[in-house]
Parts: sequence; structure tokens; C-alpha cells
Amino acid sequence: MKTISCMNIDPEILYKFGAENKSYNQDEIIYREGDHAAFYYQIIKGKIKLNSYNEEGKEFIHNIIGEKQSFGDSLLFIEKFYVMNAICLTATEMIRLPKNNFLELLQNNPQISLEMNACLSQRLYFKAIMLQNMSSQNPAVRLEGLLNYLKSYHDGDCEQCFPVELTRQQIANLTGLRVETVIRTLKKMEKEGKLKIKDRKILY
DNA sequence: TCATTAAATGAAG
DNA sequence: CTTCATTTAATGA
Repeated sequence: MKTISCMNIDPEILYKFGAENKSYNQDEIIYREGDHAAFYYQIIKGKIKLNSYNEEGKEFIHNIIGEKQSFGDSLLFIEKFYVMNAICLTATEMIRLPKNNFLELLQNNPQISLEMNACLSQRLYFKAIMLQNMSSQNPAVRLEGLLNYLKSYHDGDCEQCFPVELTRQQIANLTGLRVETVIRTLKKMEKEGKLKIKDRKILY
């Protein structure tokens, strides 16, 4: 199964339309909840997370985005404000293209525009899948839902050799579970043969 | 080696 | 399932 790289535009084209490189330090905030959406971002190197905090101050991670992927783009087509924060998990290098330039790029490149549609469509699809799984009371279902999502996003497929590059705490924040529950459930799933754990790394 | 951070466990609610 | 306390492992200065 080939997954759509979502969204990865040739940097040359981005530069042609006025994109610039921008680097961030670890933990640096790229944008905050409530900010006006003004840029298309594409990661060259590093990882970022999209999160928000609930009323009790507990973090919920909506997504973690890595190299050759874009973010902040789903709101570029409408006049809205971000509903989550974008924060660097590692030092990150990325390309940033102003909203209007991005729209212009799409107008001039129908094929990229189409890919953008496919990209947004795919995100919608997985959001739906995740929503179903995450609404389950069973922690194993939530974990499996997340793992399937991560695995499908990452290309390359072999049984139980997809390494999950997340800490258990991050997994907990992505599923709305507690770390201890994540740890215990993962071990249970390992016993059931649903995944493997090698040197604390999760292989799914 | 010391300090920090992640992972794992046990007990109780 | 969560919370709290404690222990063990891993990482880095």
C-alpha cells in the first residue's frame, strides 16, 4: 500500500513562489492556538507536534509531524484561527510559504492542487478513523488505532518492524490515556502477539 | 559519578 | 481506568 506523502511539495517550486527557510529550536513555538493562519509549513528536518490543553491543563497531542510533511495548511483556504499550538519536539528546519503565495502556487500548478485535495481528503479520512478508535473505552483499541494510523503514514511495510518513535508519554497524550495505562496495555498487547517490544522500542 | 528523564511496577480507589 | 509512590534503566554532562 502506497501512502500519499502528505503534503510534500518540491522545495524548488516553493522557493520560486517566495518561500523561505526557517529554523526553530527544540520546544520553540511555531504558532499558538488563536493565531491567524498565515503560512504553509513544510518540514525539512525535525519533528513537531500539534497540541492543545484541556480545562485541567492536561496536554492532548493531535498529531506529530515529521520530515517532508506539511502542517498549518488546512486553514489556508478559509479565514479561521488555529485551534491548536504547533511546537517543536526537536530542533527543526522548515520551509515557510505565505498564505497568498501558497494559493497562487496552487493556481499555477493544478497537479499540486489536486495532490493537496488528496492530502486533505486523507487527513479527513484518518481523523474519522481515529475518532472512532479514540472514543473506545478499551485502551487496546485506542492504542491500535493510533499505531495503525502511524504505520499507514509511514511508508515501508513489514510485519511488526515499524518502529514507533514516540515516548510512552507522547502516546498517552495522543490517546488520552495515562502513561501507566499505556505501558501496561502495550505489554499486554505484546503478550498477545500484536506487537513487539525490543529494548523498549515498540515495533508494530 | 551525579543528575535528569523515561519506563516499569505495585498498591489502592 | 486513574492516582500516587517507588524502583529500575538509560542518557548525558
